[in-house]
Parts: sequence; C-alpha cells; structure tokens
Amino acid sequence: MSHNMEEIAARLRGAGYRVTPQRQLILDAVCELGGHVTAEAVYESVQEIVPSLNQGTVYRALNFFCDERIVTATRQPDGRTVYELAGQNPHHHFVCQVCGADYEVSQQMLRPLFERARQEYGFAVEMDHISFFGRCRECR
Amino acid sequence: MSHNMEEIAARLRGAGYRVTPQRQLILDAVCELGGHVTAEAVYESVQEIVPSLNQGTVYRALNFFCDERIVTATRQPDGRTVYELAGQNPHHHFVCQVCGADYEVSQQMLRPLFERARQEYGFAVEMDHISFFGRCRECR
DNA sequence: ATGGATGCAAAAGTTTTGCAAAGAA
DNA sequence: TTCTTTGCAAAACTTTTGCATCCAT
Repeated sequence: MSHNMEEIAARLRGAGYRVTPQRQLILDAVCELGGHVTAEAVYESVQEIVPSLNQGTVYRALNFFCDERIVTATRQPDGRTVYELAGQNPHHHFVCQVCGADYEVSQQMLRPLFERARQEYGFAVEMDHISFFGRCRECR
Repeated sequence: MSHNMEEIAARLRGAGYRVTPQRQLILDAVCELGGHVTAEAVYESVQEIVPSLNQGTVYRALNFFCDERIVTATRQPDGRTVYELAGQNPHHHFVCQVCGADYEVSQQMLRPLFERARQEYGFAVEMDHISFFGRCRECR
C-alpha cells in the first residue's frame, strides 16, 4: 500500500495545516515499514535519516495523522499502539500472537456482527480498525 | 455476578499458591465494583479497608488472577486496562463511548465470525473478552 | 509576517520490579 | 520452617506537554 503525498499535502494545506519535512518523513516511514508499526519503530526509522528529529514530533505527527484519518491507531494487548496507513476502505486484522502474521479482513466480514448489534441492542459499533488476536494455521 | 472464594481458594492452594487477605480483598473489590474496573478503582476501594495495601500488590494480584483465568483484562482505547471477573462462559462487550453503557454479548454471537476466520484463513481467534466500542441507542 | 510545527526536556500516567520483611501453609 | 507474597520505593515504559525557536505559507 502506498500513499499519495501530493493529494494529502494539498488537503492538509487547504485545511490550514503545514506540510513539513518531518511529517513527510514520518508518513513515508509508516508506509514503507508496512503493516502495523509502533511509534518506536517509526522514530528509529526516521532518525536514521534525520537524527535530530524528536520523539515528541513523531507522536505529535502520528496523532495528527490519526485525527486527519490518514493513519489508524490500534491498541495492542501489550499496551503499545500500532499505526497503519488508512486505506480508502476500512478493514480489520487477524494477528497471530505467535509469529505476527497479519491477515487483512474486510469490513464486509464484520458486517453481519455489526448488523446484529444494531438490531438486537440498538448499538452502533464505531471501530473501523479492529485487531483480533489468535493463532494462524502454521502456529496452531 | 459473584465468585466462590472457597472454590477459588482451594484451587489456588492446590497449585501451591497462597490465599492472602490482600488477594481476597482485591478479588472482592473486582466483584463488588462490577463490570469493567480499572486497577486504580480497585486500589482506591481496597485502600479504604486496608490503607497500607500497596498499589504494586494490586497490580501483582490482578495479573496473577489473569494468569489463573479468574479475571480477564481488556485494554481500552484510552490505554488503560480494565478487569472483570471471568465468568464460567466467555463473553464480550459493546461499550458506549459516550455514556459508558455496557452490553454483555454472548460468545455465541461472535461464533459465526470466528468460524469464518477459521474456514477462510485457518485462523483461530483466541480472544475470550473483546470490547467493541461505539454508541448506544440513547447516545446516537 | 504570522501562527502552526519542531526540538528539547521535563513530566505525566500506568504498570513493573528489586529487595528485605512478613506471613500462609 | 519454607517459600510465596507484601510493602516500599524506585524505575521502566509509553506518551504527552510547556515553551522558546523555527519555518511553511
């Protein structure tokens, strides 16, 4: 998956935000590292290019991108937050707790569950990026 | 929901663990506070009875009970961990992000999803206590 | 030039841990 | 008595924040 920086940059500038080299680097890192990435991994990655780039900046940028729906954040059971480029359509994950294998799951697959939640409880699930942890075929 | 301390105590002793007043108090607190409880809330609760009881002890006891499958832990989006007495049968939650309303959801309701995960991906979901966040009927 | 973003460092918030003392079995 | 658990305090870990400076627009 990749991101179109031109388009994103235009949108951010239009909203009064600024497109800085730091933000671009950080978004590139999220993209290139792929899958679920920790803030720590992003920090280490961008620091190889610009050693002066600060951890606080990484967190602020990641939170900013989350607010702007450019990336999504997921809390893992271990307490850390992982980030991922937000695709055009929401999706979810099956993540193997043993080997880390990561299967992307379409929103459609959860629809029956969400539909039942709405019908039986009047409850609207508002999570657009759920990770289900378990074991993959190889690790069972 | 309640817990049978006699039974739990016997099992723990049988496994070589010790049943201390602190552990009993902490388990009572999880039970009486009901629903999803933070370690902080447990700490405050037990401290009213035994002011010298330490925070570290609370965390150690809660982790211990999790290991023993006597309570379950859930990471919230805000980063805190909430605990709950583990029922005899696993269940899940719909939690309203606005008012905190908490609907218990049977394992059965998630079974079709888990079944598809197994069939289509060979993936075995191993979460026995998932919280889905969203909005309840009243808060929509 | 203007005000949003960064760097730096300190702090906040939650959870863990080393160690000596206490206490359950 | 033995070995687990507690209390205490310090630390670990992730994330946030105040403020002066910098820089994208």
